[in-house]
Amino acid sequence: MLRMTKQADYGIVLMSYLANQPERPFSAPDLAVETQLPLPTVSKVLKHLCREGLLSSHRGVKGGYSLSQDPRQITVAAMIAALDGPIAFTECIEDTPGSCSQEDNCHLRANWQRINQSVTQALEDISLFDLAVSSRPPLVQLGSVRGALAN
Amino acid sequence: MLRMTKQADYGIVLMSYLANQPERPFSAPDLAVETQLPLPTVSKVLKHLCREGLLSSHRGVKGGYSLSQDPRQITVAAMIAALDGPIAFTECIEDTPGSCSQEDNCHLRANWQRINQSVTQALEDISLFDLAVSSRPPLVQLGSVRGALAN
DNA sequence: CAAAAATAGGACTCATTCAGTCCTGATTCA
DNA sequence: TGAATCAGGACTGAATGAGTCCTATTTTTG
Repeated sequence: MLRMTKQADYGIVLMSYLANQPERPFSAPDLAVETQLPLPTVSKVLKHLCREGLLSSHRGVKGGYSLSQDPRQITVAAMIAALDGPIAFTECIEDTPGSCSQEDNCHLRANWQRINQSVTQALEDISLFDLAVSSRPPLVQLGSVRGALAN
Repeated sequence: MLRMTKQADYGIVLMSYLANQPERPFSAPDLAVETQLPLPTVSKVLKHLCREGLLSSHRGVKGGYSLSQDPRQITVAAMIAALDGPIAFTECIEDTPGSCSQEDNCHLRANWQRINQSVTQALEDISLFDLAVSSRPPLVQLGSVRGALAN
């Protein structure tokens, strides 16, 4: 175990796709087709990412979603946090004070924060750009692709 | 989110306690009292840790549990893996081939493995000894405690 | 040898959370 | 004005986690 949710998984797949096609926005139906993921769920995830500020949306007939920042500045940690909430290995890291019966005599808390920090750091060290570059599928029309990527 | 289960949480609390009292084994009821955790759950977790080889058990009237290895050699990663299963951020890391509909054209898999490896490494870099040392509560009888810790 | 105390293993229930779908409204463009 | 799209939330069913309990088996002690 120790797994992130499918929402975060899907979200990163979608963001990676967008990072590889920066020239135009994509609608939810388009992205569902491209990623072979169910449309309602794709739609839900995109809306969520938009609300969290990682995507920009545009309504209307020619609307769709696009990245709101440079892929180099979006970390894996940020994407997971946007969809799954703050990265908190244990309850006591996230919850409001008083929720843990052992609060007064818990000497492990500082350690949890350390562990949490380690993991967060690991996830912050990887950007969407890193993911997208190596997930970019091999393409036939290399010429046009190179042109697109030059942006 | 991105949280380990309470089982793992409890397990680490229990292991930390044992690491600080290496001179003798403790029974499940004793540990439940000391850690202020519910006995049935404590018992379940201890059995689990024992089956996974992190604890040694001894049955009978004077029985109980004790660490089976030096705390320096037990990593946080190992304890979490023992109780929550292998650290696998996404399904596709853990599952049997064929379970992911996108297996053929998923270009993210290698990236997930990288991310997973980062996090695993972060958790392997912290030992039970590290946790126990800083979670050891301040004690009044410093003399006797020093003696016990000298083991 | 018998009783008590402890672990071993698993079955079981309940609550929570996740995954996924659907509906209604607001916005934009042709 | 109508079609396409996003926005937001309600809702259901499935999966999983948390926790309890019961019945062996083992070991020590009197």
